[in-house]
This record gives sequence, C-alpha cells and structure tokens, in this order.
Amino acid sequence: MPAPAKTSDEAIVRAARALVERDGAAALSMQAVAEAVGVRAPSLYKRFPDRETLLDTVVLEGLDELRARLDEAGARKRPRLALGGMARAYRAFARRSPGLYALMFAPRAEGEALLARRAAALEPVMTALAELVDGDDQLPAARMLTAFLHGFVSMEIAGAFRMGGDVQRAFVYSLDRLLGSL
Amino acid sequence: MPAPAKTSDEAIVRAARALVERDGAAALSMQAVAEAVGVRAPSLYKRFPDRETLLDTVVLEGLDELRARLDEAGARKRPRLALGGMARAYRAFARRSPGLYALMFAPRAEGEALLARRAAALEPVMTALAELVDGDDQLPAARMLTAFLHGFVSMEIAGAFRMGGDVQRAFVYSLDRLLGSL
DNA sequence: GTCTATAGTGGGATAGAC
DNA sequence: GTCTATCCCACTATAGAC
Repeated sequence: MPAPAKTSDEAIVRAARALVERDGAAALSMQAVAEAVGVRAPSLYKRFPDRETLLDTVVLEGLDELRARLDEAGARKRPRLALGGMARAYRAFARRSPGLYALMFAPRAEGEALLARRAAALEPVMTALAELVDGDDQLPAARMLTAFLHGFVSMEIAGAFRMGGDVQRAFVYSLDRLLGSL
Repeated sequence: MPAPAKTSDEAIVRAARALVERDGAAALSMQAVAEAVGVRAPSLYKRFPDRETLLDTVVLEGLDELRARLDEAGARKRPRLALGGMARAYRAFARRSPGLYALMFAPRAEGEALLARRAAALEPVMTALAELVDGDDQLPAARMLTAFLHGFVSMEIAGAFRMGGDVQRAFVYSLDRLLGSL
C-alpha cells in the first residue's frame, strides 16, 4: 500500500496555472503552489523535479489550449475570414490570461520541445495562410502576421496602449491592412 | 576631503547593463554587479535604493539610446524612407542588445516615468507617420507599425524564427506591405 | 562626513534523511 | 509526504576607514 497521496499532478498544475494567470510567472513560488494544494513545498519535488519543469508544464498546457481556440475560430471558414477569426481568438486568449500568455512566449531556456509546441500552436494560422498566399511568400507572410499579433497583444498586456485612443479600432484597422496586403 | 570612492554610479550602471545585455535581467543580481565593480553588494544600496531602481536606470538609458538611433536613422529623409530606415535601426538595436531590449519592453512594475520614456523613444516614428497618414488613422497606423516591430524582434530574440527560411527577407517583405498599406 | 565592510534577517529553491 | 539543512539573493543595521 503506497502512501496516501494528498494531492495530484493535475491539482498542482492547476494551482500553478492559476498563480501564473493572475500575477505572472514571478508569482509562482513552490511555497505558494504547495500551500494552494495543501502540502509542504519540498513535497512538490516528488512530482516535478524543479520549478522550471512545473513552469514548462503550465506553458505546454497553455499552448495546447491556444491551438484549440485557434482551430475552433478558424474552422469551416474561407481563409481570409478564418484568419480574421483566429486573430480575434488569439487576442482574446492573451487578454483572458495575460500572465500565462507572457510566459508562453517569454524568452527563457528554450528547449526544442517548447519551440516545437509553439510552432504547433500556430499551425492553424499557417494552414489558412497556405490557401491564400503563394508558396514562396508563405513563410514571410506568416511571420508578418504572427509578429504583428504577438507584438500587439504583448504591448496591450504591458499597458503600452494606455494613452488614449480606441485599441479595438487599432486592432481592426491593422488586420484589415495586413490581410488586405496578402 | 571626501572619502575615496571605490566605484561610481556610472560604473555600476555600466556593469549592470553589461550583465543584462549578455544574459537578460535575471542575470542582474546585486552581488554580480558588486563583484564587477569591485565592491561588496550592500554598498550598492547607498547609491541605488533597490534592484528595481538599478534596472530602471539601465532601461531608461537603453530607451534614450534607442531614441537616438531612431532619430539618426530617420533624419533628413522623406517619411516612407525614414520609416523604413528607423525600422531597420530598431531591429538592429534589438539584435545587438537582446537582453536589454527584452527588459526595456518587458511588462514589469510599470511606472508612469517608464511608460512616458517608452513613448518618447518611439516619437521619431510617430513624427514620420504624421506626415504620411491622416489625423484620424494616425494612432491606429502607429500601433500597427510598432506592434509589428516589437513582435518581430521579440520573436527573433526568443528564437521563434529558428526553423528555416530567410528572416531578413521576411522583415523586408513585411515592411513593404505594412508601409505600402499606409 | 562620506564611503565601505561586516554581520545579520528573511525568503525561496532544493537535496537528504526519515 | 515531512523536516531539516544548505545555498543564494535582496535588503537592513551598524560600525570602521579615510
């Protein structure tokens, strides 16, 4: 009979994610997570070798979820409409979980697994683009679009757009021009 | 005759900046800075009240420098050329000092002073845009352009463009379309 | 008086023994 | 899982050197 488990990997990740979503990666201390699941901090190391691994787990989960939202937003639409819908879904995700979004795309220790999963999350965008743009321009076009999206939501999260004006309008304005240029 | 100072504010900021440029903000510990300037860590607190203030000082210096590069790159050119030149200068700055760039635009404790200085750094871009775009569209256009630039260099720094393709070409391709759409 | 160093405090990550 | 212990770091209090 193994020792009674007072918590679970799932509960730990859920608690970790809640901390990250609200207050960013800095808020994720092993002590705070442990407290949230009713356990002492050292006990977490039986399930996650270190804090980085726990962060990575949260990030990978977030990337999978983003991918699902993009799939959903782009399904059964013609390419241009699909791209518009995915752009809105992308921004909505970042606004809903700013701390998580920032962590997902933060330059940290970049494992291959993480880079691959990031690419996978954006795959729906690539697919829609492939129907709209010539083979040679596909990659540059994808980079233009993803760079804009990432930049826009990052600046929005960071409060860069705080000084007046209609942020929503700027988003629509930009998408019109970006998609129109393809 | 004042006591002999073993270091100076300037030397401290220089050392701090070097640490940040190489390895990012996380590498800036008060101990590392102190060691670099040949002093004990507690002594730094006589000159900078806390680590945040030291980081802020480095960031403000970086923002001023970026502004100078943009001014230089856009001087005496017609708006469209100026914007292209400033975009290249912006990217060059970020590539030269990736850790510093990331810190400059990282969402941290956002003081008003910092937000204002960020806005000031991008002022040359705003000026050139004002000559190219109607009053009503000016702010959205600025947000489109800055969002793209920030997103592109951030992703480049984070290694998001590592998987094949010509990153330079994607940058030129994107600028052509973005500036062409104005 | 002005600078620095010595010697803490307290918190967080993490390893080891039970 | 828990407790104990180690290490690193930000930061403070205070005392010594010119």
